[in-house]
Amino acid sequence: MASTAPTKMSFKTQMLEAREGAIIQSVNRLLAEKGFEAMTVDEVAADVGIAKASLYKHFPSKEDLAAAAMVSVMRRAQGFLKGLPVNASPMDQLRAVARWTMSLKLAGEMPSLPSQNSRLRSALMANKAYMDGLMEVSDRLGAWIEAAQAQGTLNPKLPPIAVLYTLYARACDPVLEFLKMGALYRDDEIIELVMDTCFQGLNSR
Amino acid sequence: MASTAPTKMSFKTQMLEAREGAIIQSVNRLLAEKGFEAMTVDEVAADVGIAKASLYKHFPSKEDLAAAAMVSVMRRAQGFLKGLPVNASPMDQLRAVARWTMSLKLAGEMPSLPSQNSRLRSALMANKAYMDGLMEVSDRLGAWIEAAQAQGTLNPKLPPIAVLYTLYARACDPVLEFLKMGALYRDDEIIELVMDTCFQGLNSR
DNA sequence: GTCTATAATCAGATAGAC
DNA sequence: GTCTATCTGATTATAGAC
Repeated sequence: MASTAPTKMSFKTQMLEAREGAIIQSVNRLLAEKGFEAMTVDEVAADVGIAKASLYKHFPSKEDLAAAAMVSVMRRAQGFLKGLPVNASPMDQLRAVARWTMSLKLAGEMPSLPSQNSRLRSALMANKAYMDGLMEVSDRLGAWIEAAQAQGTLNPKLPPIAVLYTLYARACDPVLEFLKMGALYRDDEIIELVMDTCFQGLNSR
Repeated sequence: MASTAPTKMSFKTQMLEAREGAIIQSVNRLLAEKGFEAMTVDEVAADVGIAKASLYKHFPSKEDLAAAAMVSVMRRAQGFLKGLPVNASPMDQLRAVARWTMSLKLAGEMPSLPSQNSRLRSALMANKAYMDGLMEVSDRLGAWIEAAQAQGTLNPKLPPIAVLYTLYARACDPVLEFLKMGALYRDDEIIELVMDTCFQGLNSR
């Protein structure tokens, strides 16, 4: 029994997590597409292909549903940060993060953050997994920001917190979707354009 | 009669427009605070101090209500552009526009634009006054952008449309409210910080 | 045009059978 | 856990008196 029980448990758990993974993926996409308020639980259920009541067996509320998606993205970010080459310069790390964030948004996998007053905002503030992830990511980025400023590659006159927020803002930059709608540039070209405006600014050098 | 009728008309019209102005001001504020989806018509009515049914006598739907607020802001922008000193350099004009946009947002008077798929978005696309205003503003800014690039003050490698969108994006930049929430900087300091990141970029010079 | 009262609809959440 | 059917409340919009 000690040899079979773990297998049974694992299988059940796998099925459960696969289902929840599919749910989170749908929520992620819809959240990126329409935002929290405009997304309806009915849509999510239809997109996943299960009944609405079944959704509520997995997640007790719409806020928890969205929070789970946000936590999922936060974990992806943490994974991405850990996978970065350790020998790269702090500035290259920051640039890589900005690129990654924007490609996620262009791919429609970046849920739009509730910068405005929102029910989701309070839910996220109370979500330990999300806040812990946010803290770890901020710490990591903060260290790179200070290191890059010490090296003189990043403008030392900018407060690190302003740089951090500027990088976070790439996750909800409307310029990306505006340029995408124009259909004049490929996704990678759009990213390079916005990378330029972000790091080099609009002014000539 | 030819001397009194205009006065009577004008008075009536003034009262009507004053009332509608108050409505639009409330909508503007609530739209900036919570966004279109989260704002309810009941809130607007309560904020203005009139009955909800009266609102619907002025504006036939929630979309029209919000569109009127957007048109109002667009007119303010047009007025601001026209009031700019004609002898200033194109680059100074663009910088002045960015500053104005951000101060409006910090003052809570910039309704959050529906960059995402939204009912409001389609309503605005179908709104002639809004689209006309948007076109005129874009033309004016576009001319300055090209002139500044010709002078070499604005990076000539950036497509003008990317610069235009980057300036528009200052109207919904979450960095402003993030920094404001931190309460470490005054509004004018926040604006200068974001002006720096926008025009000079994050890199050192 | 403004009001009170109400209609009509939609969306978040739940009951209860299987 | 999943389903169908339903409840409940919130929200957009309107009727009709004044």
